[in-house]
Amino acid sequence: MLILTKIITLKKNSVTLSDIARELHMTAATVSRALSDHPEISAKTKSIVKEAAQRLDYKPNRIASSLRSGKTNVIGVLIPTAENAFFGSVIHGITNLASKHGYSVLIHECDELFELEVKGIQTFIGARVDGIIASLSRNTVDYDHFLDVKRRNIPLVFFDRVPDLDIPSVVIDGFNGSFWATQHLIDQGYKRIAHISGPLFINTFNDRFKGYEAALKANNIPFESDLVFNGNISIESGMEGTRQLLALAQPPDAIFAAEDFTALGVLKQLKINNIKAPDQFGIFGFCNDMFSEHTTPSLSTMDQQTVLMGQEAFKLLNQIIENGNEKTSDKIVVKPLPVIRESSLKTMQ
Amino acid sequence: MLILTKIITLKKNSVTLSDIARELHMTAATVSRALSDHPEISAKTKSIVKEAAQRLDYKPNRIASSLRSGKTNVIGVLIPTAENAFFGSVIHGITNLASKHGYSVLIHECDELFELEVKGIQTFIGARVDGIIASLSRNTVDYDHFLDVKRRNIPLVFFDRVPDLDIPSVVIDGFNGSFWATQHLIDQGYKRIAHISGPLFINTFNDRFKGYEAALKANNIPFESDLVFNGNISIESGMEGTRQLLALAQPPDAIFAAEDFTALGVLKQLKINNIKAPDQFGIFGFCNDMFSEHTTPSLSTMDQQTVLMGQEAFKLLNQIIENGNEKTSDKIVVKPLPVIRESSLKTMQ
DNA sequence: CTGAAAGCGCTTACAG
DNA sequence: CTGAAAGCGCTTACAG
Repeated sequence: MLILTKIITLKKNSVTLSDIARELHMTAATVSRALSDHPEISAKTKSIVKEAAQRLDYKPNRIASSLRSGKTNVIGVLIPTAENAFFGSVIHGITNLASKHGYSVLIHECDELFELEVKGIQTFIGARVDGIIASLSRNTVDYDHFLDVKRRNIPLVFFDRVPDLDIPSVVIDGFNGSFWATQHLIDQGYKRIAHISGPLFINTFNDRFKGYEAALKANNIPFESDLVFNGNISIESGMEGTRQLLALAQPPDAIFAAEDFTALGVLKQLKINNIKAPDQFGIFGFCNDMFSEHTTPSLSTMDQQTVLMGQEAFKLLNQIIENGNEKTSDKIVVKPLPVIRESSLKTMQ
Repeated sequence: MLILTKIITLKKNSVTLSDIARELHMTAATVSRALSDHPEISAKTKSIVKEAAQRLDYKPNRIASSLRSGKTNVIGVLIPTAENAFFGSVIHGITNLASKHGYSVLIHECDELFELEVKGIQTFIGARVDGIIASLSRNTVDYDHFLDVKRRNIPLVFFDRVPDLDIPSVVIDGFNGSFWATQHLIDQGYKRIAHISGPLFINTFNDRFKGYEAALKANNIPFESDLVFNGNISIESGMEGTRQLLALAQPPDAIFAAEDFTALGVLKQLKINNIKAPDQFGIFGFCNDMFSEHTTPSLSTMDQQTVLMGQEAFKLLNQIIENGNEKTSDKIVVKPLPVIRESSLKTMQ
């Protein structure tokens, strides 16, 4: 009998409420209430219990309390990839705030693959997370898994790459940011401004294309479809686009690129062709990626305020968790900030 | 009574084993066994149960099974910051593999703050994670929280920034990598090679300093403490170090920098001083950061194989989780890969 | 102010 | 092959 007790004692590697209760000759209920500062427990009992909890190195089992309370204090964050400064930075914004509000963050990376995105959502549902923050994978066009989340009344917020659904989200103002960038190139005196886009079925890149188009229109510059190259978010497509645009009968003298890797590709191709930026050719990017500050010439770009974006996404989610009745129309638009560096400053040369 | 039932039905937003059991007039035990393909359940029952589970959109409550089984299938990953390509990339390596092995990843970022590091560990303990992968914050010198983890028999693996404890870990071979880089600069014909270090109390940067020192010795070049500047992992310290080194009576003609931001600072300062790299001055970094490929001249550096590092860390943890009896001596050393670019190729000019 | 009891949703040893 | 029962570690409505 003694041996049996010992084995049991050895087997469980953590102290429970009942262990404390037994030690103090009270019930687990009282211990529980004392530790959570229940108003009806006497100050004396509280101090005795807290002392014992500390002495026995008690750490509450959140799994058990989650099961009982129905709240896990965990949120799920679904991202296309962690190998990317953008998402890392958003994660930073989310986790910091989440942690302050008592939430832990379960992360799921889907490698830009639809199947892993679905798997991530299922994992989150299984883990009974209190809410989900997600950004779509590159190829996602089927939203059933997200509708499943809604059906289960799990609060859900999208950021950056958002689906065409009535679900709260945080996005960057790509339209106005791109309008601003294009206008800036015009103001600098560049005459023919081209655009290398990202995949246009993704909302973010479509917005940027539209902003470019609108800026031309606002300046009475005719839009020429020849001046738009459809890229795929890569250095290579920036280079390829530049080659094709330079081969036009009337080549451009500036390019607004949908994001910074593309802009970097433009820069590299111009060097190969011995065209000097910014005096002969203007470049403007979008994202303010890690490297953009350190190229030669340094890249003018729009900062996406990624940390702010993460924070806003969490705030929105938290609000929905707390108030329950979300307004599906909630759409937070983060303003991108222009970062003017060398690549677009013709007048400075 | 009917109304009450309805309210209850509405209130719980997910289907349980008992719901399925009631529907099929069997017990939850049978349903549980059928769904987990227990050998003693008849094929017929299994198919009936599985059909019903699918029809009712049943998703097992992992919280409940965790409480019962004592296994959460969650691992905790503690990182100094997510706003950094290095850790993002390691996370990528960890989560991918973890997901394949049925684990979810709880992430905790401590912003390089000791208190948040402790808080993260406590959160992980509370969440009863099956294991922890961690990298130390910049200022951590007190390891009580990790000893607490060991005391509770929670499998623990460190990566990159590891404490001076007998705990399994995955580290980069900074010594040999730095030896290699220094030797390369010597081979390129640079005569006086300086070093701008990171904080030397952190194991990783200390190793790199030692590798530099050893390479000099192996080539019968006397070590001069004047040629070592103590930096703090930043562009600014790269610039400041370069200024001070150039001001020496006998300035160096090459710098091996402890990491790429520092190397970038070197590059920037050389440009200011109108010293041409690589023909007049060699630069070698460490990390292969995002931007290193895109500077002018591009930076020679050591690739840390970050994804591999994350994968190895998970593999090691998983092995400890499965086999229980870890050998505390387990220390996996990842070989860094030289990435020779322009900044160190004197002979090419 | 504290206790006894029920229950969150699973899993599994014990019966039959 | 399936059921009845106990229990994982909490929390809380109900008593007293």
